[in-house]
Amino acid sequence: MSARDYKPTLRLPDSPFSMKADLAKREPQWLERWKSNATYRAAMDAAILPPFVFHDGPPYANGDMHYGHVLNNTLKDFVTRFRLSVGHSVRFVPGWDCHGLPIEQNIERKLGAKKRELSTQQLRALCRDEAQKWVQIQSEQRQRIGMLGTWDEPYLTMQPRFEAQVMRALASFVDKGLLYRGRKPVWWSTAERTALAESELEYEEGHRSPSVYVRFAATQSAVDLLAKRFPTMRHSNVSLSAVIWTTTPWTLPANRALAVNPALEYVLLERPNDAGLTEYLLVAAALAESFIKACGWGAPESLPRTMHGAGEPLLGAELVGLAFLHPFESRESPIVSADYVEATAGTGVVHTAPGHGRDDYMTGTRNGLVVDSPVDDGGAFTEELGPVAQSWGLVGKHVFDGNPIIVEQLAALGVLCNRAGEEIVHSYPISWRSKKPLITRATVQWFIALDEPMASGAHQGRTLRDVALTEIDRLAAEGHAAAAAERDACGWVPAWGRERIHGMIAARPDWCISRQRAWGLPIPALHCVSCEKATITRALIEHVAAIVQAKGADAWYDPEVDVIPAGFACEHCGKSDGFTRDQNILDVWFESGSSFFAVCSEGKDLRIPVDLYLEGSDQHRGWFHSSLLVGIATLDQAPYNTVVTHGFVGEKVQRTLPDGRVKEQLVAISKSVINEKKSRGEDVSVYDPMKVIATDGAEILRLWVASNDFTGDVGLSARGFQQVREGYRAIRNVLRFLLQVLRGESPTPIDQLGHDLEPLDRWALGRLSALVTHCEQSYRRYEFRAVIGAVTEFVSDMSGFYLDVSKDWLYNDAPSSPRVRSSLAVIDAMARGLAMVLAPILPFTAEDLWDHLPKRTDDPTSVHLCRWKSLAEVSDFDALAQSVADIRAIRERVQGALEPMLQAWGAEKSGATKEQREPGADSARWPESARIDHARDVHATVEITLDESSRIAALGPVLSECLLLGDLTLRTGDSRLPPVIARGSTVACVRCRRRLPNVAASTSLCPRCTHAVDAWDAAQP
RNA sequence: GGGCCUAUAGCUCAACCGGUCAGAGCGCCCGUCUUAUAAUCGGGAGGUUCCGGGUUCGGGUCCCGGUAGGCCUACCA
Repeated sequence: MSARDYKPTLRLPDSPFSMKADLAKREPQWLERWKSNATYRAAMDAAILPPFVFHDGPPYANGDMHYGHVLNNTLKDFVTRFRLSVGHSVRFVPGWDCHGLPIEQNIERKLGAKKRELSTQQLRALCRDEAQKWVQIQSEQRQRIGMLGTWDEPYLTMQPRFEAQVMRALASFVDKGLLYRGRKPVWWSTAERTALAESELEYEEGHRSPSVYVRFAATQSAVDLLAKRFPTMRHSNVSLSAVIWTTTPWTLPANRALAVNPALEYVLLERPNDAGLTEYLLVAAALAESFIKACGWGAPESLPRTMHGAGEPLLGAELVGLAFLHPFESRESPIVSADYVEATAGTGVVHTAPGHGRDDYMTGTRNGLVVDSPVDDGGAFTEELGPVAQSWGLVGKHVFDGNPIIVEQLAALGVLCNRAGEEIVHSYPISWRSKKPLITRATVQWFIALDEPMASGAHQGRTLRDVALTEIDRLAAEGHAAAAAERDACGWVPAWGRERIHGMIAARPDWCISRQRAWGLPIPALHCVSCEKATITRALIEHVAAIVQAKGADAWYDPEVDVIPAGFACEHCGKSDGFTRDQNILDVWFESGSSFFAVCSEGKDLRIPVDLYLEGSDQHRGWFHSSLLVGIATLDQAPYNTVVTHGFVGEKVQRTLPDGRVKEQLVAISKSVINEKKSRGEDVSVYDPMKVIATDGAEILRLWVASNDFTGDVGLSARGFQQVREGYRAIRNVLRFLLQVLRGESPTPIDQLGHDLEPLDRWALGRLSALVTHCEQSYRRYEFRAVIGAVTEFVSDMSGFYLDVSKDWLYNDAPSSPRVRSSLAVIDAMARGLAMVLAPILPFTAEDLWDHLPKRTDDPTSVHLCRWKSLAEVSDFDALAQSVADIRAIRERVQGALEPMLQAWGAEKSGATKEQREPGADSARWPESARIDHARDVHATVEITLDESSRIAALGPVLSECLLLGDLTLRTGDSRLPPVIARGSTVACVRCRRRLPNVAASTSLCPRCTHAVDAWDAAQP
């Protein structure tokens, strides 16, 4: 008689949800579906809470999406989706920064010489097209990673409406009396012919500059004073000079003073000069030796004698006011005092050209020095040079070409101490775009004053800097209060953001907001032809803003458009005709800093101040910083409530230190690095995010972001991605199993099942409930890593314990069995809970899960329309958790005893043929009773304590299932005694394969299976 | 040079106010089921918590000093 095949009577896992995610192919289909169903719009419309205003920091519209964007955009989308799901309306308006140097230079490079033939308007049109092109490309790339946003209505800094609003933001600075025009040294790029902002500088290591030591001869009065302090000094036939060191000889024509540190000691060096006479050189005592070496005077015949002041050392303070002579022009350079002079390099006497250095400028202002800067936009010397310098033919020469000429002339004049042509290697500022060295040059620029009392507004009388610092601290305080009260994170996230931006605001100079370029927003000021002064007023700005709003900023460059409002007059001379338009454009940071004002000040679901900014930590100096200043001008407060920052993406590279330790270094993913790898034949696919999307899917990138701690640096590696893929599979596999067990059937919802839930299911439900709560808190604190961590842990726990254990009845019981219905209700809740919790991070997978989930009538069509719902707590969860913990402890004891037997029999078995493995086969060395293939074959006898016994009572009925055993005998006694493991002596049920005492001889079925088969048979037609 | 930050198993991360043998997932090694199989389940190996001091009954956790790394910045004349 052949045994019946009971397999069809089992409730085995079954679902079309495939393990193969095929994300790269299927993600675009979901995107298309969400688009055509207007899912995002529907989610916003369903909002029940006030809007959550999340303002996008505009990426620069130039180049493809890189990993920095991936990190930033993905984090942003986690927030948008979570906030939507809890019921806020989140209108995320994606933006782009469109103006500025990089785009203008791209165009110029393409144009080459043709550039000169174009008008400003034509050039701007080309730039506009270029920016638009990249906006389009980046928009598609940002959407492809699953980012929600109003992509059909983005904001662009080159939109007329935006431009007009930026101008109005500028008017707020005018109102407060903070905008001024001044002549100040700024970093200047002679290649781009423009001033650069601090954020546009880079530093080049290993830059070579000339190094010159130059004599400034003393006037008679200086000689007289020094003679008093140095009694041994000779008076006749001597020369006396102060010596400076500089690496920018080209600034010497603009020298106006010599700076010394008042607290530093100075000495005279006595040596025979080249003409055989005695010369005295004034330098700082601490630097005398290095100076002598630098000049090559170390040889005995020329070694100078150091003279100290008689009695008391000669301090810099005593030198202040002494006059020395400019080395070639006929004028004096007085000695002035400056604290920043150090005894670390040079001579301790510092060449001061107020037109060519920020410190020099401040020193100059304090001492009433002339600020001259005889250099034009392109870096060529002008006729403002003194007569001697002009006679050297410097006019029209670039300053860096002027360097060798000046050095040569200094040598000819005999004022050079070291040899002409000597250089030093140091780091030097270069332009971020052209990589050409920069100069400091005094130019007329527009500035925003940080230390002027404000003329109007809520903070009238206080300075911009002061109010900004107060606002920074206010946000920090709110953040701390929220953390203490366990509310949603706000303020600076992470909290050290406060230190960063505070330090930067405290130390920054006035904000230079003008640039001398074409591709940007013009500064709407008018210059009076008769008095040559500039006027900018709110009325003028409002007038121009209205024109710009209607016609775009190009109108400023159109002579046909009248930009002068009625009744306009020069503020300085009162004339009402004869004006020219200012040719400066605004710093792009001013534009982006005004974006909250331009984008969020009006419109449905928008409001200022906004709730959230989320960008890389470089924006503490960039966007957060400029937005704060504009916020104070326009709103009298910070424009945001919360600022979240993330770190940077780089490849982790191992490096061996000299002491043998191995350290990791983060290397930016640059094109040159990738090409180098390519040439070595390495796999570089991981370095291009769009390529990763094309092969693995955006979901993998998103999970990668969520798996890393974004507050620091995020390392990128092929191995790291492999790990993320594995992590994804682990989650997906459990999701699949949940669906398989449900088999498309819709179980009774848990809230309707109530107390009919079995204890083990109540435990699992309690775990789920805790997971949902924990994830919600983590999302509210921007701790996405904790969400994934908790989900991974949960999923692994369910897979390894709860689901594994439940299989016994899920597979074998009759479908109507109460414990099957109980488990399915919880498994259904679990699938739904995981879909909800994962949706913000893995929107595609969550939707995939949702698509396959047995639906109820009130279920929305998309998981992204589901409202976040926390689950009721399980009242007896703590007791259940204790039971489960006890059971798992017992299980470990059993496993500990069982494992060696399984391993031994396994090893034996693998060495045997199939026939030898059959029960009763003679050749097998092991007795049948010792052959244990599986825990299910085992009858275990375990001793437990009385306490354990009472604590596990609730789960008593399913104890042997929880231990995954065939049969179990528990005895109260000494829990330290090892469990007794034996092959179950009884017959195994052919259907559920467990060795149980009462298996029917006729059918070889246990009672449970008999019942299940009967029920199955009865249900057959 | 300055400011801010970071440093825990091969990898990615945990560890509440300082307090039980520093945990998890992945990877690795051994074994297993064939009723989750592009799976599952069991077991195992892996850590001087960067280094050195200090405070403390007790330090991964606090303080000081180094080292390495990151971002930002600078008056290297």
